[in-house]
Amino acid sequence: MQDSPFGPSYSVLRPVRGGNAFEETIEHLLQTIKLGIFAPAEKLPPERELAERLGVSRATLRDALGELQNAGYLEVQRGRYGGTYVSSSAVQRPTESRPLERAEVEDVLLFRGIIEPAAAALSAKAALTAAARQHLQQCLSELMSATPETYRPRDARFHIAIAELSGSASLVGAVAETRARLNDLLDRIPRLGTNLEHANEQHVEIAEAILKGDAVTAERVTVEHLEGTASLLRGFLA
Amino acid sequence: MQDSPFGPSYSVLRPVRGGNAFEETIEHLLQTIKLGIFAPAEKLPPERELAERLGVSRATLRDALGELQNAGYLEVQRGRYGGTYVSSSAVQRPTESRPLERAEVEDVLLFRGIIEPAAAALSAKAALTAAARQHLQQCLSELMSATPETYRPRDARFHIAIAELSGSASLVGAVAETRARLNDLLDRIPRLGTNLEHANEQHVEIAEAILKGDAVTAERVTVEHLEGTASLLRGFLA
DNA sequence: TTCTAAAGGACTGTTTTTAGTCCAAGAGCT
DNA sequence: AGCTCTTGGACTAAAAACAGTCCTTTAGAA
Repeated sequence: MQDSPFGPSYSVLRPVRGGNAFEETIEHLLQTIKLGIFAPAEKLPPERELAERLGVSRATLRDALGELQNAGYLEVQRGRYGGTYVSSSAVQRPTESRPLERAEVEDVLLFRGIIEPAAAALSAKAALTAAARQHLQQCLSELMSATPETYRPRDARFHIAIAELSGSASLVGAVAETRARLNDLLDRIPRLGTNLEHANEQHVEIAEAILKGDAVTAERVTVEHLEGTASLLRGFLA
Repeated sequence: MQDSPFGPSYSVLRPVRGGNAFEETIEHLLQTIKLGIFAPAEKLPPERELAERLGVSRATLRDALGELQNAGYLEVQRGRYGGTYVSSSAVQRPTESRPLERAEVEDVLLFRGIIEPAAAALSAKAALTAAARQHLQQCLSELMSATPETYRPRDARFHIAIAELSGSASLVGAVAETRARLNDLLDRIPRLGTNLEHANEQHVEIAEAILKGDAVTAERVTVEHLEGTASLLRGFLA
């Protein structure tokens, strides 16, 4: 049954799950690392807790952790006060090089172009607590001092932080997931000397607008900001 | 580890999967029925194909189908040209009555308020094929002739159709999923005599704007349209 | 030094899920 | 009437995933 472009079953009869639990767990953990949710040298929660959070058994989680460990992403220390740590060295991309697919690229960029500006506008409108403001500023300052190597995860973390300020769990989930897909795409193109200065000017502008409660500016600058990545990726489609 | 509102692991260390394959499959099928993807008396794809589509084994799928069958949602006919059919009778809600949770309600409404207007605007901007236009109009006319009983699934189908016109798979997925969550919420409140006339006027307006390519109007009317459901639900929070 | 508690490591038996194979029904064609 | 093909129905053996239990390591407290 080939998909007719419209009508019943189009795109709603998709797979119920993304693969087996083992693979999904690896994928998920790898994403949290690449998104900078767990920064290098940072400690992961204990296995028992992490397994519960991720909704898989400890055995399955351990299989996944083991795989990530001997792939160099994680380091493990036994004993009390031990734990699983993100490798401070690795996280270089393994030069995966499937070609970019136009449809996938456009889909990610389009969806991102909807949710991220909306998240920025919402955060600006939200009543922010002191803790929230501080969290945003911390992510921003970490991002400002990033090197080209550490830029991408910190950038992701900053944008996810914005979504968190909006207070919508769905939005955070959507932004994080979309960002992970975007990272996958970026991993497939050669690293260019991105214009970090310009991007960071925009980051500052966005953060300020949000903190001031200026939703219109926050949204507008975010849209402009996304253009950079968009045209970068589109450049590799031709 | 209680979730600190910000910082690492907030909302990204969520469960990798929603439950076991059996439950997920039931849930998924039930959604496609409630969303009107498969209308009453319509035939589902053969088990072998459906299983592949959903990414589960045929045994698991059959367990789920069996459950739905003796819950009265499906009817089965054996033999050639047989198949599994959506019950034309049932689909009345089992009066599930957990109380509404404010956070869940606000989250769904907010997220919906982002993606559905965006979908409408995008569709209006898209270059629509003749088949696409026809599909939209068909969904609209089915919706216009709906009775209060058949209104909700046709309404869902219409809104999903709009997302389909936008050409973005992610957006279709997001709209369908959000709509399913919304239906769950609506199932928990008593049915009121919704103002179908007013809603349908808006539906017509939206469809016309999309077909004319008037993105601004499509987006604006969609926003207004969503207000109806939003205030209906919010009314049951107090 | 010894003890303790928190962490990773390892094993076992059970349940779930799967792929694969064959059976049974039954509508339409010759 | 008989054939045929598509579909649901049923069974089996293997693999995946699970919950539960116990072992090992090790920093810090006593």
